[in-house]
Amino acid sequence: MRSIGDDRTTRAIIRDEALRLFAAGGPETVTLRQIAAAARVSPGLVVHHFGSKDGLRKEVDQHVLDVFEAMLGELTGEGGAELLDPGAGASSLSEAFARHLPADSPLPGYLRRLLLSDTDAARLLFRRLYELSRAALDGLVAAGLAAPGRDPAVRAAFLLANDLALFLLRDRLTEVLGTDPLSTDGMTRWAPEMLSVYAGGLTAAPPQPPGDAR
Amino acid sequence: MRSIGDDRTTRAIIRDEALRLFAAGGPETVTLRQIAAAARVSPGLVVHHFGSKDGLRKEVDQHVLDVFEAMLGELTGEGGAELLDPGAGASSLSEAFARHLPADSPLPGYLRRLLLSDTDAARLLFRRLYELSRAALDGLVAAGLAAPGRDPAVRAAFLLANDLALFLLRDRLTEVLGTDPLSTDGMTRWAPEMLSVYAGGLTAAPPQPPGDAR
DNA sequence: CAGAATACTAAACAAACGTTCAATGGACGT
DNA sequence: ACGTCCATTGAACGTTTGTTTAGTATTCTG
Repeated sequence: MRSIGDDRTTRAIIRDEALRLFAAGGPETVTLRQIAAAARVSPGLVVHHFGSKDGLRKEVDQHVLDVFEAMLGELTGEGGAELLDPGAGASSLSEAFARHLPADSPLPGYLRRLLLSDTDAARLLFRRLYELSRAALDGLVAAGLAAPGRDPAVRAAFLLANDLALFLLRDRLTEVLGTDPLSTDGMTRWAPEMLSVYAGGLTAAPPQPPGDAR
Repeated sequence: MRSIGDDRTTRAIIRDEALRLFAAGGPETVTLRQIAAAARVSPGLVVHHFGSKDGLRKEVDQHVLDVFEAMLGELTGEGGAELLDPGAGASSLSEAFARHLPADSPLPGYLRRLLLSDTDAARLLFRRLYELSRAALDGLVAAGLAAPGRDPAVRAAFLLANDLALFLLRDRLTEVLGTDPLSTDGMTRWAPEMLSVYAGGLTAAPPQPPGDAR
């Protein structure tokens, strides 16, 4: 897929194409020959660069985690514990993702598979997210924006799971809602509803627009 | 795996073993020979009974959906829209699941894979669940237990996604919490936290136990 | 510019895959 | 008892899989 102006090395092209195909169908369903064809190289070259298919998979895994970690660094660097903060700009992991990634990025799909796979990488990633969620909840509590609840560990897990659900069920939600909840449009529908429940529960009346004369 | 007292037909045994293996690793990673070995039959017999591996997969799919639908029928039959009702016995789909299925049932795992797969069965199942969620929300609104929110479609989707998150992330949550949230013990930790947020948002003080003198 | 290292391809490899097929054995109706 | 059906097996089939190998370009290095 190397077009004019594409200065990636062949190795990077193979990695990126593998990432794209893995995200779509999972590493098991994708063959080395498919990857080689997508990158317009011979199957042998893939092995030459990555040792084996599993070596390629591991490198793609690491690459995705690196990109993700870099994005996380940007977010927490921007302004402390604004993650999961209803008042701040990015009100959820999913929203931060949607903002920092192109709409057609294979990364969300890949992370979805990674997160649900029974691997150490998945366990590590989730634990990382969980600790982030706990820290965010602690921040909210300190700021008086939330109560720790009876079981803070469960509350943080609850918030994280809800956040990730958007991610995992993205395609299904897009079908029933008619809007991709991870797109800009979808976020403007999803976020207020989510924040409303988090702010006052299911029974709370929706906040009236300031100019409403009724 | 046919032991004494096992009156299942060989056909049913193969189906059940396939279900178990599919749930664990996905249909693509499981070979006909593995299924045959688990059921203690020859690979040829599997094809003889189900036509092909894909035929077996389809039959397992349908079987799982049938069992699931039967369980759903029991639930909605018990007492109207008690699903998602914070006051009723079963406060969520996940809890209902946990109550009606043995702890080591492969069905949750299989449904997880099915729900995330890009198939018509997945779309149909999710749409079914979504409409159930909408009906449940309508019931709550009619009973004065919830507000429809600004965008009822999104609110129902939000509640459903949160519910399913428990399902999809079960293993990961078990790791960080030390308790399987779909077990009886896990539910007693998870449900109160979830209901507390749904009742009054994140800021609400946890309901004090009646006899608390503080 | 020579030589060494690296990038890359085409062809072949053994293993494993889903599937087919002929043969066997027992169960059942007649 | 006989013939028919169905369950079941073991061995084979062709295909596809990941990988290896030998050989050819290309690029780097001194």
